Amino acid sequence: MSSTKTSHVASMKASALEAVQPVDERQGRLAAGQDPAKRQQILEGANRVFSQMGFDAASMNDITREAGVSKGTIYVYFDSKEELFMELCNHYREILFADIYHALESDGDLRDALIEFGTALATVVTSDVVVRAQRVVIGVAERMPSMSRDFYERGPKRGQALMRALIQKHVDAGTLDIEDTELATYQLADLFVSGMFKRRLFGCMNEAPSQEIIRKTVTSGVDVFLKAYKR
Amino acid sequence: MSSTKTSHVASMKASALEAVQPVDERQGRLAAGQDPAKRQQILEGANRVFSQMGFDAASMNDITREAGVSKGTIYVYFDSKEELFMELCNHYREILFADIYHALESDGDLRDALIEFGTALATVVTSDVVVRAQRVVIGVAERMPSMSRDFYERGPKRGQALMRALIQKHVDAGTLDIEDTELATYQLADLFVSGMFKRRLFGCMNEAPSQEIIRKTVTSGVDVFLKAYKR
Amino acid sequence: MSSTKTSHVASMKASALEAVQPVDERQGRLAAGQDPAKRQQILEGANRVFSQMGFDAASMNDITREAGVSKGTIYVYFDSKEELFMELCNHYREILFADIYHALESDGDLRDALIEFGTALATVVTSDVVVRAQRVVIGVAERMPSMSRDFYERGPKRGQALMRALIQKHVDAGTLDIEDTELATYQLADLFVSGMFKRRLFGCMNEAPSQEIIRKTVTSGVDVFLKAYKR
Amino acid sequence: MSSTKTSHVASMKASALEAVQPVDERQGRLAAGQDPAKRQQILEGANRVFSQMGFDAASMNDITREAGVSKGTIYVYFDSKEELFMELCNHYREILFADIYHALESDGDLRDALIEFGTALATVVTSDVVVRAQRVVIGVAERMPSMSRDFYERGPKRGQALMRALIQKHVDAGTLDIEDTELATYQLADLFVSGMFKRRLFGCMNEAPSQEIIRKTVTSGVDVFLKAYKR
DNA sequence: TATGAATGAGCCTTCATTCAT
DNA sequence: CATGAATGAAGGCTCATTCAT
Repeated sequence: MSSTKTSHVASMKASALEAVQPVDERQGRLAAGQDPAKRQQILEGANRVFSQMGFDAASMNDITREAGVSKGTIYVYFDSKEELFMELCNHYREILFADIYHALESDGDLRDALIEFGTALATVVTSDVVVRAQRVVIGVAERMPSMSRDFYERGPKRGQALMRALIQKHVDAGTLDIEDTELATYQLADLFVSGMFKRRLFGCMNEAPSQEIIRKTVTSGVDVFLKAYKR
Repeated sequence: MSSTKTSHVASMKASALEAVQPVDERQGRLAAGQDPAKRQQILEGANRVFSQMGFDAASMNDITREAGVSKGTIYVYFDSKEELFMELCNHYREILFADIYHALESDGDLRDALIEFGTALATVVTSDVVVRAQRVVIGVAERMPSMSRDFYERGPKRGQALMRALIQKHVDAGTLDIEDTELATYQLADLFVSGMFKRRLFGCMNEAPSQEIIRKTVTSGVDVFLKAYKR
Repeated sequence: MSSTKTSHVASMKASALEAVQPVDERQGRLAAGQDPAKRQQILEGANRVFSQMGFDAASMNDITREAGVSKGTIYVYFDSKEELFMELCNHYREILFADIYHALESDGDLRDALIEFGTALATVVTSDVVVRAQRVVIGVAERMPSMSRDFYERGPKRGQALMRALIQKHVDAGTLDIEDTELATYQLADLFVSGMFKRRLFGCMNEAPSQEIIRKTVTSGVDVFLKAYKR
Repeated sequence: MSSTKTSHVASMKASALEAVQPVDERQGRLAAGQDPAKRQQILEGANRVFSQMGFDAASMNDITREAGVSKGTIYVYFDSKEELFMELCNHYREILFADIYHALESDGDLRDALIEFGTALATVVTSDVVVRAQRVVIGVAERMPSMSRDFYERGPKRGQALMRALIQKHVDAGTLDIEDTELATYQLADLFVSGMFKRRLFGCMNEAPSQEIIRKTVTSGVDVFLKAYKR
C-alpha cells in the first residue's frame, strides 16, 4: 500500500510535468514566452541543475545545456536566474504537495488515517528531489527570505492545517485530549519524520529511506502521539 | 531558570570568544597566522558575511571589509575560502554545543533533566547564529557533503548520543519501556523543537523563540515522550 | 634579391595570416570559438603582448586590450593563458618555417643551394618576430620544458634534418668528406647565423640584420664549411 | 687537462663566492646594507630561486626562505626585485667568465690554445648554472634590454675580444688568412658550441654535455676553422 | 522569435613592498 | 638594524546578461 502511495505520487508528478496545457494551437507560432511546453522544458532542466548544484553554483549555461534551450529563450520566459528559481519552486511545490492531502479525508480509523497521511508526507519530504529543493531554498533563505517562507507556507504548512483540522475534530468529539492543538500538530508532523528529516537535510542519510523504514517511523510516531493524547 | 540558562550559554560564548586575547604578551609580535585575536576577528567577520549571504554568494572581499583585515592577512590564517568556512563551523560548533551537555548529568528527576537539557538544546538550535550556520551548511550539502555531515555529526548527533545513553539507562532500570531507543531518542529530540526548527530554518519565524515558548514546547514534548514511554 | 627574399618571407607570412579570413560566409554566424578571423585577431594581440612582456609578465587583460576582444571571448577560443601561448607558438612556427625548406630541393650547385637555404633560414631566425618568440620560449623553458623543446624540435630541428639529408647525399656521392654528419650539420647551421643569433637574442643587435649582412655571413659560413669538408 | 680546467673554474667560483671581503671589522655592527656576507647570502638564495623559476615566477618569499634572510633585510640591500636580479647577473658574470681567458695567453701551438680555450668556454656556457642564467636574462630581454645586453657584452663578448686579438696576431703573422676577423671570431665561437648551445637553451639537452663531448665538439670546430683559414 | 557569441564585472588568490615592532 | 605581518593591486578565470543575427 505504501508503495502504491509512492508510485501514485511519482506518477502524479510525471503526469503533471507532461500536462502541457493545450494552448493556442490556432496558428503555429506562440507569442514570446508563451509556449508552456518550452517553459516546462526550461523548468525541468533548471530543476536538475539547481538540485545538483544549489542556487549559486548552478550556472545559466548548465541550465541551457540541460534544458536544451538557448540562453536568450530562457530570458524570454524568466527575467533572471533568481526569478527562474522562484518559479521553479512554485511549480514543484504545487506538483509535489498538491495531492497528498486527500489521505486525510478518509472517514476510517484515526490511527490508520494518520499513518496513511504520515507515510505519504514522509515519503515526499524525504525524497531526493524534495530534499534537494529544501536544501536549495534553505541555503538561500537569508538573501531571499520570501522564497523559503513561501516554500514552507504553501507546502508543509498546508498539510499542517489539514492535520490540525482533523485533530481538532477529534478533540471536539472527545476522542483526543489536547489543549494546544497547534503545538500537538507540529509534534505529530515532526514525529512522522523523526530521525529522517535532519539527517537527510544534512546529508547523513544518503538515500531516501525505504518504505519500510518510513512506515515504521510513522507508525511509531503516531503511536507516541496517540498514547500521549488519546483520551 | 530558563533565562539563566540562556544567559549562561550566551555568556559562555562571549567568554569563549574573548578568552582568547590575553596571549603571549611576552614579546610584541606574534608569528604569522598565530595571533588569536586577529584570527577571531576574521572568524567574526566571516561569520557575519557567510550567515547573511551563504557560502557561494559571500565574497572574500566582503569578509575582508567586514573583518577589517586585508585580504592577504586572511590568507595567512586560512588557506582558502573553503577552509575558512570549515574552521568557522568548527569554531562555533565547539563554542555553542560544548557546554550544553552537562545538563544531562544531573542525578535528579528524569523529567526535570530532560526539560533542562531540551531547553538548553532548543535555545541553541533556534538561536539566530546557529540557524544561519545550519542554513549555510545545508545549502552547501550537495557540493560539499562532508562539511554538512561533519556539522551534524559533531554537533546535534553528539547530543543525541548522550540523550540515548540516559534513556537507555532508564530503560535498563525499568523506568522507561522502549523497544527502539534510537528512534525514541530521535523522537524526543524532534519534540524538543516541534514547530520551531523547520519554521526557523525556512524563515517563517523571524526571531529566535522566547524562552517562554521554548520552555513550553520542551515541556510539552517531554510530557508527550514520557506519556508514551513511561512504564 | 635579398630584399626580394625578405619580402618573399614577409609576404608569405602576411598572406598566411590573411588567407584565413574568407571562410564560411554561407551563413552569418559562426560557432563559438570557430571564427578564424577572431582567432587570428586574438593571436595577433597575444603575439604583440607576449613578445613585449614575456609569458609571465603578459597579462590576459593586456591581451584583451591589445586584441580588442573581451576576456570571455579569449577563453572561448583558448582554454588558458598557457594554451593560448602554445597555440601562438605553433601558429607562427607553421607560418614562419613552413616554406623555407624547398630552398634545399634545388638540384643545382651545392654551394648555391646551401647559401640560398641559409639565407632564408637566417632571415627568419633573426627576424624580430622570431627572436621575440624564441626569447619568450627560452625564458619559460625551466618551468614549461615541453613548450620550448617542442618549439625547437618542430622548428629549427626540422630544418636541421633536411640539411643533414642533403649533406649525407653529398658524402655518399663523395663530394664531401665528413665523418660525423650530425655534428657537421650543427656546425653549418651555426655558421649560417654566426655573430647574429646570440647578439639578437641578448638584444645586442637591435634590428634584424640587413639582407646584405645576412648574405655575407651565410656565404662566409658556407665557404668555411666547404673548405673544411669538401673533398 | 680539460677537467683540470673545469675544476679550476669551479674552484675559482667557489672561492670567489666565499671571498667575503674583510670589511670594517673594527666594531660588531655594520651599516645597513653594508655586510658583504649577508649580501652574498642573499645573492646565493636569489640565484637558486631565479635559476629554477625565472624572473617573474620567482617570488621574494621564495628568496627570503632560500636565503634565510628576512624580507626587510633584502630590501635594505637591494631596492627591488629587479635590482636584486641585475646585481645577481653582474655578480655571477664576474665570477664565471672572469678567469677563463688566460687560457689564451699560452704561447704554445695555436690549435692547442684554441682547443683549450674553447673547452673552458664551452664548459662554462653549457653548464647548468650558466644555461639557467642565460635563459632568465634572455626571457627578460624585451623588458629590461640593458640587462641582457650587459650580460652578453661583459660576458661572452669579452672572450670574443681576446680571441679576436689572438686571431689577428696570427693573421698579422701570416699564419692565418682571414679578411673579416670579426666574423671569423664569431664563427669560431659558435663552432665551439655547435649543436650544444641552442639545444641546451631550449631544453633539448637535459644535462650539461660531458667533457668528452665538449672536447670532441671543440676540436672538430677548431679543425674546421683552421682548415678554412690556415694559410 | 530564437539563438548563442560576446561582454565585463567580479570571483578567489598571490606577492612585491612597507613599516610597526 | 632586522624582522616578518600586513597590505592591496593585480593576476587568471567564470558567468549572468545582452543583442546582433
